[in-house]
Amino acid sequence: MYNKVILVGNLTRDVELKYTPTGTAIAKFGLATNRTFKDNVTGENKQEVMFIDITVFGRSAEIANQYLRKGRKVLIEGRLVLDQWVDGNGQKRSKHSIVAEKVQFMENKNSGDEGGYQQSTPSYNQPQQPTAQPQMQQKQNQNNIPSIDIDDEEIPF
Amino acid sequence: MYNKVILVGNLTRDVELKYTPTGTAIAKFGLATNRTFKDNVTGENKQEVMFIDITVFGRSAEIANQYLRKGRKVLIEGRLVLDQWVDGNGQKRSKHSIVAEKVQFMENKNSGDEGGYQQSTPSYNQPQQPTAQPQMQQKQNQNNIPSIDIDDEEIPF
Amino acid sequence: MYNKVILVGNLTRDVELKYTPTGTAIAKFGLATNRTFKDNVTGENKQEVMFIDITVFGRSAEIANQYLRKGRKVLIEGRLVLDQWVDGNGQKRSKHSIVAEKVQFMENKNSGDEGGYQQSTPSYNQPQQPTAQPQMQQKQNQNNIPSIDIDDEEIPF
Amino acid sequence: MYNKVILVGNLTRDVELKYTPTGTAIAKFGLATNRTFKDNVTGENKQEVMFIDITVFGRSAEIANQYLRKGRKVLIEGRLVLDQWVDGNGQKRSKHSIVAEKVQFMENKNSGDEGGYQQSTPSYNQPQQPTAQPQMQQKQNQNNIPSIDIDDEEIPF
DNA sequence: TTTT
DNA sequence: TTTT
Repeated sequence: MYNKVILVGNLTRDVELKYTPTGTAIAKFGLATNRTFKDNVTGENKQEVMFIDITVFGRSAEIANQYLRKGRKVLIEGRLVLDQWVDGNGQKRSKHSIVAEKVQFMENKNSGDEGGYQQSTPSYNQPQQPTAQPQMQQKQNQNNIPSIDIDDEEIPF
Repeated sequence: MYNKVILVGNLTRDVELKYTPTGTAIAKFGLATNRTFKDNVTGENKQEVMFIDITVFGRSAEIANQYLRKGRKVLIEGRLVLDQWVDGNGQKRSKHSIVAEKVQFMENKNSGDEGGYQQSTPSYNQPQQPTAQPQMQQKQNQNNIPSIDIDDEEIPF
Repeated sequence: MYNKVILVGNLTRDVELKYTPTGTAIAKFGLATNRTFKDNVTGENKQEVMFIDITVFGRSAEIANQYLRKGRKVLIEGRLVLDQWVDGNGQKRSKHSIVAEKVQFMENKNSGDEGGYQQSTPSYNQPQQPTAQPQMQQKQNQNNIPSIDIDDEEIPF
Repeated sequence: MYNKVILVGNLTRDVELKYTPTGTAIAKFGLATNRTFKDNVTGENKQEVMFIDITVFGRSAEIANQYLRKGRKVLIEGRLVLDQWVDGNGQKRSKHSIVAEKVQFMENKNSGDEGGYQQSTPSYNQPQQPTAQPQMQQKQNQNNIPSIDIDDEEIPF
């Protein structure tokens, strides 16, 4: 059964980083994704916002915590999850969120207020794989966008 | 801003079909998507379920209503939306759901109890597009899985 | 059978616009997508480029032609196709390309040489759909990224 | 830069398994994905086929080799790559293929000729992650479809 | 509220 | 080179 979500949006709050008792990092933040559309009756441009909470695990959580701030634009790839619990009044509650397997920073040059944000950092991309045929490599990446890929192995439960 | 969800799952209830005052069909149903994983501590196979509500508009809503039943397996492509409202006690409430732009029936031969489910129906696939080069077409599709693609134009608001 | 490709990349050449005898617009352009990765043996950052041709049909082809130029960054959603033909020497040839169903301009402010590129243009987003519950709409979109969605109905063959 | 391909299709040949000098498994096979559509002029149902080569690395390559056979239906998630080389006549050649990061077997009960194909094998799903709230786990997975997720760490170059 |  |  396949479960894939791909979102581009802006962080609605700074990353919160925690650790599990076993030492796994867990980063959480909010994301807002806007959809602009033309109202078919009035003809006006309208906007609809979708807010959702994102969770990232492991080393990627630490990288997210290091590089992301409220307002930043990211591409998120992950899966939809439904958390279910019983609240204080004995009521069943549930809430959808996303467990991100990939967080990719979208360039957003000099748009934030954090000044010293360094985009040309070491890359966190997937390790490469061999290719059967020679690959003529092109010029170097100018605007290096760090990308986080989850190494599931580091999640110990 | 990009917002894409792709899910394979089973309907948790029959399709409910309604019409807006302007005549647009709206189909709603529930979907359950399972994820199986091995617990890293206990080593057991576990399963986690994600339930979510799906909405389909237009002619596709009518096709979904015609072909889908509780238990059926489908692939859904659409976007995440967040519905927000104020409940009877003046509390802000919100809930995620999916607006499906594509509903593709996954073959599930002789798995249901509804017997007469007819899979070899007219195709509702996307109209084709020209291809620059000749395409030698193959033999006819044997197990025709109807696929629903939304024609946004028929949604009048 | 599902066939979905989602790419973010840069145009490698300007859009070429043609019309079929029946009047359907066809836009073609090239796309380059870079992947940066760390070489596991040498530890160097490397880059691998994937080039592919993109075809867009209908009104979206005209919009792409109007707004896109070589170098622009776009998000493409579509399907992989394989064109097969016989070349002048009677050899079978084939080539993969993408038929784009959605082309979304990624903001790339003052990065091109075309100066007057106007991003705050009318939106070409999908028509909206009704939502069951009231949606408190937020502030207007500041940096309106036009998004092209294909209306298959206008493709007459 | 994002590069994602999701395909459902059938293997066009058995898996070929090789090992690199450093011991990394590499599985290769062909995939065919069909699209059915109604010809807008003639009204006929037509079919268009897209063939593409798939490469899988690491332990997943071995699992693919163990469970997949020509004709089997799979869901593939990965990225498009372009291999470029110079042929024997000094001509530049290139070819697109897919490096699969996930291979998910689609049930295809009693459709093959290989009889003893065993679907209820140990699961190769992603390791689980903690969830913030208690998750009432459901009954065990009945028709366990093995899913392969790549552990990039095992790819040594 | 839940499917396989 | 091709699968259902």
